Amino acid sequence: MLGERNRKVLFAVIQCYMNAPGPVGSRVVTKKFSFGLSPATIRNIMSDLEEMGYLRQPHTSAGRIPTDSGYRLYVDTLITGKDYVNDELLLELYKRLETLNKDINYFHDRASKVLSSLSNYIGIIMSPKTGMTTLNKIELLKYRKNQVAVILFTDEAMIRNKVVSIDPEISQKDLNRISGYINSEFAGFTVEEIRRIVLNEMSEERNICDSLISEALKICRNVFSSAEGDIYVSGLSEMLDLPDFCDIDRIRLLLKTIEDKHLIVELLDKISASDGTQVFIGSENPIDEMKNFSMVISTYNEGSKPVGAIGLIGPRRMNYLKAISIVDMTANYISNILLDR
Amino acid sequence: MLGERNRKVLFAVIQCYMNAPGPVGSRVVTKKFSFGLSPATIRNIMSDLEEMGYLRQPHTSAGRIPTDSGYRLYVDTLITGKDYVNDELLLELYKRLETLNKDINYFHDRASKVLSSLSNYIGIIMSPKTGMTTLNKIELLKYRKNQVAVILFTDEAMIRNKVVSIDPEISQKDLNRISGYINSEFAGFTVEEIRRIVLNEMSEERNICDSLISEALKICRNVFSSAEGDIYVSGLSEMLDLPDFCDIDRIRLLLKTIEDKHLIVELLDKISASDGTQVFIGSENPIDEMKNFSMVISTYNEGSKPVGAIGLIGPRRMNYLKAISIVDMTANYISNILLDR
DNA sequence: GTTTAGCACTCTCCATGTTTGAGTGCTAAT
DNA sequence: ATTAGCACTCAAACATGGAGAGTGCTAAAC
Repeated sequence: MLGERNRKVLFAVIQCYMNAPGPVGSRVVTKKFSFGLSPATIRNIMSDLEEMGYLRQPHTSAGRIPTDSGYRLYVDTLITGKDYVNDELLLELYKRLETLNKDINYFHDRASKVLSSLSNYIGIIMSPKTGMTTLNKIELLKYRKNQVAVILFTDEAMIRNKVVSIDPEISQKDLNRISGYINSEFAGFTVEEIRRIVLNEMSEERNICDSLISEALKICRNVFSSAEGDIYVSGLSEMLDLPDFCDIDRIRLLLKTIEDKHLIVELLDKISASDGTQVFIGSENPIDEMKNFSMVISTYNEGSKPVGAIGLIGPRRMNYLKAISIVDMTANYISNILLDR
Repeated sequence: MLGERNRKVLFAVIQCYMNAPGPVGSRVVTKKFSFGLSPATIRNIMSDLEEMGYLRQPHTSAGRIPTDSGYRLYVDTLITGKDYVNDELLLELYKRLETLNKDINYFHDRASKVLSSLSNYIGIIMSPKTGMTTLNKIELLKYRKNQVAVILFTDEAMIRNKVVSIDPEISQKDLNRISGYINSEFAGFTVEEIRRIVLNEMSEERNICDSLISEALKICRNVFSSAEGDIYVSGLSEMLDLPDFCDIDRIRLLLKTIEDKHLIVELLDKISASDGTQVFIGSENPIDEMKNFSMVISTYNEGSKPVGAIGLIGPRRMNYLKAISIVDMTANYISNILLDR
């Protein structure tokens, strides 16, 4: 069991390490925090903390660095404590979030910038995976010869469009009938559900008597093919200013992972199922390539259904309090925007 | 005046430097190329080339490195020579470009990936600046209370949508009349032109007698506000594998510039006016932050009008022949796709 | 006159010592 | 239980010294 004093020392080490990378020694701790204890005593305590697995020494005769379990303890305390970060940050955050409201069209872009610029970490935001969104209405507009523009209105306050090529030309009038059919059959279902239904219908091959319906199904199959959620990333360059990134290979690995996208999309997607803000510290990170980083992730909702995810990626020694506050509040804010519309 | 032999030596140095960074010495040149000359003679020639400003020495007793003017000479020769790169590359390029055709919706994303993965440099592609595109048709669809989805069909085979809030609710029927009005008035104009016209009309304040038209103008002003062209970047991580990027500050600077976007958008935008493939070598680069890199840029057209730009960003010692070939062909390919549709 | 061999010289790079300073662990005193 | 003192350790910074690659120059060869 961890005594109150030991815990305070652990958190002190974490504080120091947050401000500057590199092992933190006993003297520094006594100077920055007034425990009323001498360095020697602190040393003993730190030695104990190391035995318990909360701290580690990169090498003999160096200071200590918090381990992932040390951070875990810290973060758990933070979360149950509910101490939010200072008011200035919150004010600044609100000021920036307000601009989100102005033009919902670019809100992904904006939101990721807000996340990153305020935290100096990498901000990511995942638009709803198309499969998860609910179809509100569909419109088919003839575009050019053999091409139809499909406008997808979703419940999630988003519009997607896609151009579909069709083989025999169809008149706008017929297109209207088709969209009418799709709307009456499928409105209210999620895209993923529609996809499954359509595939079933088609395999049973019985509806082909009505050529319009068969055409409608063809279009559906094309439009409702599962598409990956898109992610928006920003703040890479700010992040490189942190002293942690003196190592070039780390940058490389990080960039590759982020550019690859699908690993992150997968993760965020999994997260979307659950609720609330989650923190992955170093080795806890489900993505192998990210085991040198920490992530703070949350979901944003439409009503009560989570439809997208936002998050921050930072160094393991990131300012968790700040990061959690930012992510948490931004997620809530976005949820509110979506609700009010 | 530069003799034939000297020129050959210069190009030889460029070749060597392309394959591996670091000064190239006289011995290496004689070994890799059979000039039938001894290192000593090559040294003399290189010394002459240095005097002429085509080569430079990082320090005494090191080999030579091509200067920007050296590269300029080389590239100019390439371009007038029209020797394209080998057939394998072209085949590979065509194979990848084919997939562009399949789904025009994601073609930006795809095209930038093709550019970067084939060259190992950074691929960029700029979608047409909205202002430059020509309005083909507009559709207004009622979305929610007080919200209208505006679907913009452009001549450039692209569809854009935007959600606009309007104050007094308008029925779909009226929306149809409005879109009919806009279509009849403005189809065929570029977005920028429309914007200017609308601003004029509004300032004259005389049309407000017809409230529908005034409403139409309001929507126009909102929709046709000039929006920046979007750029898609890919290949950052591959680029980092090049030995040139041992220096962390270069990476930082490059990333910042790219993430900033607007400098690049501006440049590409200026380029769009002119035609053909352009090469910026090192210090020739109009963007200060990029004076350590080279760019190969071209435009793609809809018919004869340039509507977007693509390009490659690489180290100064990039393989210009390959880069120019890739950019050139990709631009042509895209132009053809847009034409055939 | 052009080309080349030979040689002295220069400069980077790498590996190897050396020093310095921060920090610990232990022991003995408080 | 805490602390002062001291010996010990290790990384990072700095210095030293070839080794190697490459040049420039000169004098000889073609």
